Amino acid sequence: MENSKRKSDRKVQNGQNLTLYKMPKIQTTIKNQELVQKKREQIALAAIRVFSKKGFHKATLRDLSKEVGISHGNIYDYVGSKEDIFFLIHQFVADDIDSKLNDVVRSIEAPLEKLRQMVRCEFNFISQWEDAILLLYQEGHVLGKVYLHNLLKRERDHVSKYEAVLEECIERNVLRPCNIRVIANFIKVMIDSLALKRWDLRGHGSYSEIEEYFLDFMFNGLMSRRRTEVNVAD
Amino acid sequence: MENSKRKSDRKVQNGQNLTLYKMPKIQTTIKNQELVQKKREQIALAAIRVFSKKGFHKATLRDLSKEVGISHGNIYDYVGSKEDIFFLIHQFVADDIDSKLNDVVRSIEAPLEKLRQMVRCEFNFISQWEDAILLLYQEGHVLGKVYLHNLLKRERDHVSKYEAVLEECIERNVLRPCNIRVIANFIKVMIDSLALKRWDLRGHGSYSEIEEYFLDFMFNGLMSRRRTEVNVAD
Amino acid sequence: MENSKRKSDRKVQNGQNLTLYKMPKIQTTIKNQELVQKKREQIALAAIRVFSKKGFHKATLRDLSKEVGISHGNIYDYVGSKEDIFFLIHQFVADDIDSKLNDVVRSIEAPLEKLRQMVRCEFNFISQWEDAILLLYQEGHVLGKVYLHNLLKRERDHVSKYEAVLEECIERNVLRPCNIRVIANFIKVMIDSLALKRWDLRGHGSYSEIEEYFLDFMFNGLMSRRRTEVNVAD
Amino acid sequence: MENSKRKSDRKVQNGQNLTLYKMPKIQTTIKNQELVQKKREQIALAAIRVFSKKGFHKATLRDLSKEVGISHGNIYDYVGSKEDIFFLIHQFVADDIDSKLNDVVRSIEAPLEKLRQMVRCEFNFISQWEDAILLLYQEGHVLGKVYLHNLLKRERDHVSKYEAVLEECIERNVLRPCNIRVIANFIKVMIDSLALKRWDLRGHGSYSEIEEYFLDFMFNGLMSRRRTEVNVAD
DNA sequence: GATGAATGAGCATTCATTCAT
DNA sequence: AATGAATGAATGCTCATTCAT
Repeated sequence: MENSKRKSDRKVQNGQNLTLYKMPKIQTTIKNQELVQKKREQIALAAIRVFSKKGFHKATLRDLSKEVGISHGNIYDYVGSKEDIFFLIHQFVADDIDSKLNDVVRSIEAPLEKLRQMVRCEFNFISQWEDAILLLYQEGHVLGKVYLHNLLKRERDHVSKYEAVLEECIERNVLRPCNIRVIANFIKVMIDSLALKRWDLRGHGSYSEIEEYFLDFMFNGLMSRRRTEVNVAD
Repeated sequence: MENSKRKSDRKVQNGQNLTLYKMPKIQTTIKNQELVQKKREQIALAAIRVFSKKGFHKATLRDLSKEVGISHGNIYDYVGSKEDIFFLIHQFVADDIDSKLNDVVRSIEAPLEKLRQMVRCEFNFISQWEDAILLLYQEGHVLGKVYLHNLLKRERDHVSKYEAVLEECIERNVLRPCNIRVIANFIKVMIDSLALKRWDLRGHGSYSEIEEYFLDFMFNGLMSRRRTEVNVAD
Repeated sequence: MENSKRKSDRKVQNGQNLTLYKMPKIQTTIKNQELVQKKREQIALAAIRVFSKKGFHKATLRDLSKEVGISHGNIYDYVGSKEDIFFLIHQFVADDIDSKLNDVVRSIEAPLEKLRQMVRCEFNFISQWEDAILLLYQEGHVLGKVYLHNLLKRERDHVSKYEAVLEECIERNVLRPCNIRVIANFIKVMIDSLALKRWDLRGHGSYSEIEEYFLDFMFNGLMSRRRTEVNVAD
Repeated sequence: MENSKRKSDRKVQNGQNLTLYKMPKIQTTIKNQELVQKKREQIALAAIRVFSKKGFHKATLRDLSKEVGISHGNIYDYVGSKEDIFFLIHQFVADDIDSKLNDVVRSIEAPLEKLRQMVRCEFNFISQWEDAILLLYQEGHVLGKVYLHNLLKRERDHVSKYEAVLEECIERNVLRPCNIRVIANFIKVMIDSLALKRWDLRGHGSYSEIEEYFLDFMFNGLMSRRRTEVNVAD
């Protein structure tokens, strides 16, 4: 398809290649790059637990170092600041979902099915990382200018993946026209509601049930079909 | 209406009477209750500005007292702690939206229209208080156990207003059956997305346009009608 | 004397007016300016003691606050940083000697006597503030760019007072010509040697004796007169 | 000369033999003594650069190891502590000037000329090591008791070399009597002023010019000869 | 009631030093 | 001998909170 060179496609095709995001380099004094990779992952995972439990500000580096199992001094060999650690979490989560969504996007042709599988993929993702997702929503503002900009940019790219597939669906007439950007944001926030509202949803549906409710709601809305055809007002 | 004694109704009917929530009493050394009321409102409004700009933790009592225009010592005559001030914001916002939603609920009979007007009411509300809404989402976790419990309870009650009207709609067959609790949460989070996602939506639709997109999406979903009747898969 | 409007004179005549130095303003959160003045003096005096004893870096704010008798938090209401405290010492000492030297310069006409009295004045000053003088010499480099520049500028002005009087002496033919700047620095460093070398001089002359040795050495050098007239080499 | 067994003489005669100073032995885990010697010299020279630039406390072992070109772990194979490194600098500088001054003392008979050449020698020395000299003056206090004692002792011995030659001069009547200890300290501090005051002298005379000014000032003082004979007051 | 000076617990960060490899 | 990862004591600074005036 010759018109497939839309802007968003380029990102999709390079999905794995995260250097596209010109990610801010986090300081390290450690020379062994593999070790850096490995320890940073440990730090990020521990940080998700600790920050989720106590909040970014109330959690101390000592809490964190205890959770990671290394000294706090050593943590500073892998990151430059507490803020960096938060950004580490973001990178970790964003890289993961990026890669997973890109796999879906690449492997499925039919746009409606692609959309559906993207949603499934993301529900599945969130069910595993809800603490981290919630954390990023709630405490994202602790990030300084540069990191925040990067976070917002990646979130933008993330939503734009939905925009791209919505556009395809509409072009092919399988979905009716809409304000793509607004709808994509609606979709994203509803998916995220799994994390944002879990305290109110817990016990009212399994992840996969909620996923089905969502897909149904997204595609069909609330309206009874018959009445819809006749009159929206009651 | 004999079955109107549903749990949520009681609250609706007493909407204004917030003492039902057994609101934690905030400390004050001041006798004059009117003065307390007045100053607390000033403090809450200033706090929304200051906390929104710098974040709860980075904003200092000095920042706040400067914004309010009174000494920080004096602030402690009206509240017991910084946390109290955050809770003040919550009360202020929650009381306002409660009262407004209750007005809508009481004044409209037709359930579908009621739902529609509730959404309009809330969009309108959020457009005025988006800083505060965002703040409550992002920093709600700074609240201690008691306050947080109160906040979640009121949010629960808030969502339950949607649940009540959804139930009515379904009973009357104007909307098709669904998992009410889950759908109500979807609705709520999409409304809140106005605040949560404003950074990505700004410039892509006025508040009222987004409101219309939302109502349409909510009632009708994304699906083209024809194809919908035939086959959901593409 | 109409040509008395030399650059250095202007400073002499405004000696007391320290705003000429565009002194960097040190942060304070305290509104009562008199209190600021008073506490800063207490802090500076205590800091001289504490820094002299343990060195600037080894002395902690806790040590200092104990010596001042106020909490370390309170110290930070009067200064912005530990470095500021060092600068406070410099200001305190420099203001004092400035004012004293200016009094001498103003009150004495005969240039040779003026020079002599300046030296006496400064010896007397150093005998009282030798700890501080030594501190400023040894740890001046802890000051950042702005403060260090100010310190060096004031030291320059200080030395230039000697240059001015040397110039007068030479003009009036009471001293023989010399490289004024270099000689002024020699004079200054020898005076300061009272502080710099006290560990080696202690017990080998009272302050006033050393003062006399210095004046004699300064004016007459080491040479025996007779031989001088004949031949400098031996 | 039978009375040549003065205390200072013994040192002069053994000038090279520094073990006389009972130098504190610096720890090393390295067996090869030549290697120790060589690496310590590299470390000392790098340390002069690094400490001069950033100050002893602000300079880190990492900075230093980068400058030396070996790992900081390895530095600790040659010294026991950061303080040791400072002492290494002192040893390096003190050994050098000791040896050079001793050469002069030994090679010249005429006391006045000896004094003159000592001064020249030291000016020359300082012009090469001014960073180190300044460092030793400013940060000498970082040394602990034992090292500091050693430093002061060697400085004492250094000054005493001047005392010895002054004494000779006076005995031979080529200089007039004076308080030898005080005058020797004056001489030493003026020589050192080349380092201490270089920021103010730079651009106002070459090293050798300043050397001449100094010799002239030292021997002849400031006074015009004629007036001197008649009356010191103007 | 209001002010603002004072308190002190709390925390991120640094860096000399150690030691396994 | 050399490397560099790891340790943890130490400290400047912040800021919510108190309280004398």
